[in-house]
Amino acid sequence: MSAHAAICAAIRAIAPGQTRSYAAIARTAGLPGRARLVVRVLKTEDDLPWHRVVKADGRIAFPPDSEPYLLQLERLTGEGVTVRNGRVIALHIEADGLDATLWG
DNA sequence: GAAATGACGCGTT
DNA sequence: GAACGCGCCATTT
Repeated sequence: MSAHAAICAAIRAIAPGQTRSYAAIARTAGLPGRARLVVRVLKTEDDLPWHRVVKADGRIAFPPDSEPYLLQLERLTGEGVTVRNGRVIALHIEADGLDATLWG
């Protein structure tokens, strides 16, 4: 399976009303440290739930005043995700294995 | 073919 | 928190 396909699958696997970080997606796809590859896939493939992808700290990856930022914010809140100051609260951040271990 | 670029991550200061 | 540096790597200049 290509890295590209693995990342696509990992992104599509995000449940509605949940979000995941670039790093978590990369790890899930078997590509630890390849967060930038995830970015490239998001830009290339347009049929993905891109709005459920946020930074590792839960922040939206776009500048707070940009159009895509507002769109993502709207779509997330529309799915029941609580966003505060451009940041998704931890409750809605779906963790991968490592984080799951840390979070108990 | 070398240099710059980018919806990033993480440890340090 | 915020600023910096470095790692990462396919694509574009």
